[in-house]
Amino acid sequence: MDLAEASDRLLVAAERLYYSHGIAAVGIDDVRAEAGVSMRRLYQLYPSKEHLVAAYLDARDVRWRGRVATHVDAAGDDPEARLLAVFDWLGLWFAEDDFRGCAFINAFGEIGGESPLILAAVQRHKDLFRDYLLDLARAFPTDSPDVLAAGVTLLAEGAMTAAAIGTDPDAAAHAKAAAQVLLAAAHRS
Amino acid sequence: MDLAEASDRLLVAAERLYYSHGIAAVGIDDVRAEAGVSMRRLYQLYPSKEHLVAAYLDARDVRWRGRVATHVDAAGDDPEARLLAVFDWLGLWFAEDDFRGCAFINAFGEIGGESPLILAAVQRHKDLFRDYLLDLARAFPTDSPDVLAAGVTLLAEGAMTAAAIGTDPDAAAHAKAAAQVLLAAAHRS
DNA sequence: TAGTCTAGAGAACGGTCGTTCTCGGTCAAG
DNA sequence: CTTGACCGAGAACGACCGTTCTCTAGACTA
Repeated sequence: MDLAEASDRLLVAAERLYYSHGIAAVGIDDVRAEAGVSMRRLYQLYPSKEHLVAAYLDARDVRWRGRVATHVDAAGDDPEARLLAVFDWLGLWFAEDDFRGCAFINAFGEIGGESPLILAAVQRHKDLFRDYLLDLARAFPTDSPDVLAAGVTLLAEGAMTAAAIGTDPDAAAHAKAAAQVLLAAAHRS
Repeated sequence: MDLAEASDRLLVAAERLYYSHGIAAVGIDDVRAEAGVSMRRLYQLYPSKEHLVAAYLDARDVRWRGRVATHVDAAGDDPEARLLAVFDWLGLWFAEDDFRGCAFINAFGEIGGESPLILAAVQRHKDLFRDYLLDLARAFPTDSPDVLAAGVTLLAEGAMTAAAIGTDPDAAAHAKAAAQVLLAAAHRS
């Protein structure tokens, strides 16, 4: 097994274990065992657990945003339909068996600002997501895409936490309905 | 020192330490030392760390909702002003030096569903907060206070996580602006 | 005053975990 | 064939932490 394959297997195992059980609850050896990689290789690739976690978050960020974008693209070209498709996708995501909330919000809750490496990965992800929503908002006929994007972003974030904690089973639908109101109000008259 | 005072001091220390450093990062002995309480007393009052954490969350829930309600009441009787006052208070909270996000979202991220006791405390808090917003929405002249409350709740939750992670320095203002749009759209014509 | 109960201080225990070290084997170069 | 570099497997180490136990001193009671 070469370095690239070992790295892939580690990240796959890390994502499965860290996401479903939390970062602190999963030991380095659990990830190593599930990946079938030796300790030597692991520490060669990632010199500490912190590095492994940051790499897991970066990998998940790419996959997660890719899934959103795929669903949005399938919604066609209409800017309103594309923005609302984000919330439809959130609904599908929330309904998945292994849904356990936003991995990045969870990671922040666990590590907080104690690790600059992980905090940076979390912020990077959230920034990229917000930038993506801003792009979608810019395609919409409005005079203030920034304000629209800010509102839509907050609704999406709120839906993620509400769905994770389990206080609002229809969080995605509620967020979509509110987003529709924001879109209607922002529409250039 | 009697049991009541020991319990008070433990909860004060627990809130300060758990909120600012996270639950996993703070040992039982740290809380005990800061409270100036013996191990014996601590385990007499709270038979495990899990119980202590749940008690900390419950105590924080009461204080936190009390602070919101105080600020809302100071805004007067107008239903719209009262609902918007929630977001003004969020802005004040976010600006506090020791702000580190929503303690309950953080706790959920740390412990997830692994502890039914703590999960229940988190859900209780979120339910009570949403019920409070629903009460405020019911005072507003709208035909669908539930929908309005759901949207406002998601905006508030989203603002908390965005402010905590630090991706939106004006999260409270953005959430307030979006809430105003929802209020205007929900207003009975 | 003698006996008993209680509480505080903190040591001890058992387990976990991140990280490093050791050992034995394998393979390639000379 | 010999040597040496590398690697996987897993033991070992050191630190931490939740929980329990021990010891001692003081307070209350008969």
